[in-house]
Amino acid sequence: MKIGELAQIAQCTVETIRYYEKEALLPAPQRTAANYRSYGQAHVERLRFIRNCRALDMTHGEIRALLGLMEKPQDGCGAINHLLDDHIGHVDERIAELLQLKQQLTALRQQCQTEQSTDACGILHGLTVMETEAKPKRHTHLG
Amino acid sequence: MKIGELAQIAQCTVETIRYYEKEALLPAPQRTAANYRSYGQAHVERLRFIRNCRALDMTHGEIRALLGLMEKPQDGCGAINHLLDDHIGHVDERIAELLQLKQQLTALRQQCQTEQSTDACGILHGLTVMETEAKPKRHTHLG
DNA sequence: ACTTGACTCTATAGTAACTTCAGGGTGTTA
DNA sequence: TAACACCCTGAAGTTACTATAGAGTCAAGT
Repeated sequence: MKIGELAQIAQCTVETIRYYEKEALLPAPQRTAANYRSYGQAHVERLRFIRNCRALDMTHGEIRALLGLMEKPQDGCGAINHLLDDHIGHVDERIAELLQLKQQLTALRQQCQTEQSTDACGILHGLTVMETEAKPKRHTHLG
Repeated sequence: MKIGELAQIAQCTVETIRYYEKEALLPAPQRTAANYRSYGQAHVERLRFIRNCRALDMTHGEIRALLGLMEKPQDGCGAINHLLDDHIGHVDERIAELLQLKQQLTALRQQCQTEQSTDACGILHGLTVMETEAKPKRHTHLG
């Protein structure tokens, strides 16, 4: 099948597919006489795997690691479990960060309920006097 | 004061400060005879404001908007409230996404509790057969 | 045969908010 | 005068794509 068809099956754009090929996540397929990429069932499965990982917010690095582990069945899936546990940890961390953020934002928002001059706006005041915290080093890639 | 001192006060790097200047978030300061940037109290406050906004995960666009509104006190702070409400909305949205993500990841993780060959690994199987969903368009910049 | 339209190709640049690097100048201390 | 910490500029790298330009391919319609 051609790249457009594959894109439709995998719910992504053709540009994304070409990008994955350049990134070596997806192996380069055969070409037709007209130099069109020609995909088979193996490509469909591999791309679906990648897209599913991305839907779970894994990085290309994590996906590459999983794909590598997949090729060595004898190594067992301990490493896979580990990778997934780590990733769940990232998600947990980010959720905690965002909850704290929301609390700060909500507190800030409380400081101005009225339509006054911005000179007296409690929000602007809060943003100016707040103790700036050094951004904690991210252990996660989740924004 | 010189850039290094300012960076320490504001808990950021000197590169970040120079970047903000290039982005016009922070006004260009005076220079010493040796062409070193020379900052005053106004810069400290402005930079703290920016860093506090960033600590709350606002984009440069949102910060620029706030800084603009700050200069027009007579416009009142309705727009500021609105901007903050929107931002809180973004955070809420992202939290909801991540909670759903975590559920999916946890379910996936359940599929392999043992140390078996990866051929039989339920996680890899799950990632291959999962229904790929088209990524919903983001309304938020929070990753 | 010719044209239109939908598809494909490559290569390059843009996105956000920085970080890193290369190559050089300044200022204080020993 | 040499070492060392600090400052300067400009360009490139980061992530996972998205967008654009310019050109080739193919099937259907006139």
